[in-house]
Amino acid sequence: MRHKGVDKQATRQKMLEAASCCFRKHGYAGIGVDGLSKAAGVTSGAFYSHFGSKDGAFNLALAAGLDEVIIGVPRFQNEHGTEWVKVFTDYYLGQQHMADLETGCAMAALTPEVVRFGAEVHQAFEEKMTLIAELVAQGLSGESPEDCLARAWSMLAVLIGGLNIARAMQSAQASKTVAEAIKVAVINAAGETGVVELA
Amino acid sequence: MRHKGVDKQATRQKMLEAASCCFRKHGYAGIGVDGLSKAAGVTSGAFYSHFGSKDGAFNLALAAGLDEVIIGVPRFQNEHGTEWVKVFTDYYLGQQHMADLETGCAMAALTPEVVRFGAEVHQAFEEKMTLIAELVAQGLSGESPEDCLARAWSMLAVLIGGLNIARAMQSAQASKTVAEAIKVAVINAAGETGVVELA
DNA sequence: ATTTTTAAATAGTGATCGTTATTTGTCAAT
DNA sequence: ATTGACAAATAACGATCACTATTTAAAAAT
Repeated sequence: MRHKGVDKQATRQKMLEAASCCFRKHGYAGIGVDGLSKAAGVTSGAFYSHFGSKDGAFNLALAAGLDEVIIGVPRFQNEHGTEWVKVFTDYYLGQQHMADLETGCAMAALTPEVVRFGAEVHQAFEEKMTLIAELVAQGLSGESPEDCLARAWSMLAVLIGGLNIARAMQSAQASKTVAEAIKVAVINAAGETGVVELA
Repeated sequence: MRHKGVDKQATRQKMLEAASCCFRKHGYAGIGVDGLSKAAGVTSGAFYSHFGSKDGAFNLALAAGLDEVIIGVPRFQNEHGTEWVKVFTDYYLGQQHMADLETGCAMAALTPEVVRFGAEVHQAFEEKMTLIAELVAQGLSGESPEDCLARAWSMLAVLIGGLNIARAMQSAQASKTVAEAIKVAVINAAGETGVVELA
């Protein structure tokens, strides 16, 4: 039934956002189509009408999640100049983002899920992640473009790994210990540009 | 039926190894009790007789997986002296370990799963991971014990994050690009000790 | 030889899994 | 006013989910 005033696009957007949140929070296998639909306030009929399959929904949720990073990184760089690495890292390892698995960074939540998928998902991940690394590298000033790109990859790795470790800890103190160590490591990995005096 | 010559301990060990492999490969929600039992060559009756619940099996598999690291790190340190960081990193980001999700490092495969569990699993993870970081720190020579520990956490983070990113890539070339960048980052994170000329 | 113990198999529970087919109801065009 | 299109709901499919209760059979104790 086509409800009054509710158009297709809005429903689709609502469903995609729900899928993004649920896949990050529960993992691909940890949530079912019924759960994803319910979270969006629709039924499985609408789900399959829009996404075709559970895999299809994951593909879109992954792409949307990585696009958030692709949009977000340049924003940090533009708004904070050479200090952007420190600002970004403080946000990334901050208490708020650490506690927010649902809407937090898709790289941290979904990369381990991508590992278990097939070639198509790996391909989509590779393309988006490569772009992200290049965007990060553009915000660094190393000896060479290759050097900047290598630093970018290590920054991303320590951010993603660090966030997951910190999130898996039990005590807030242990999480903080890890987070603070990671913050220093990110600054060091970034190299000269973006380096700011450690408090 | 108590089969001839097969004792309880051997069956239990077989089941635990199967659970370890399956949880790493498929994730907690990606494999069922029947699948875990089948992988061990037993039925679900034996599974519940030994583990009580799926959660119980995960707890044991997680502990066993992290114990492998607790045993492995000192071995690398003893066998390779000050070069241990480079040797360990080459192994960790090597093609063989990268392709071996099933029996590869439990930290990389299970940390993202732990995030979704409750306090008890978080607590067990925190204790084992803290010990691992301390063991790693003992193999480093920094300005202070606190500095060594911080370096250890960043080493673990970049290793875990880097391995997951590399594993999620599609092309072997992209995986290698990431892996090589991570290797350099680990050496740098380790600090003076363990540093070896980059080839 | 008989009994006790128990590891493991078997059989079953209702619930949920991903997916397809059909129906419903509302909008736009006639 | 009637029809056609179609977004979304509903209903149903066999398969698998985590788990429990019961049975089977072999080893250990008597």
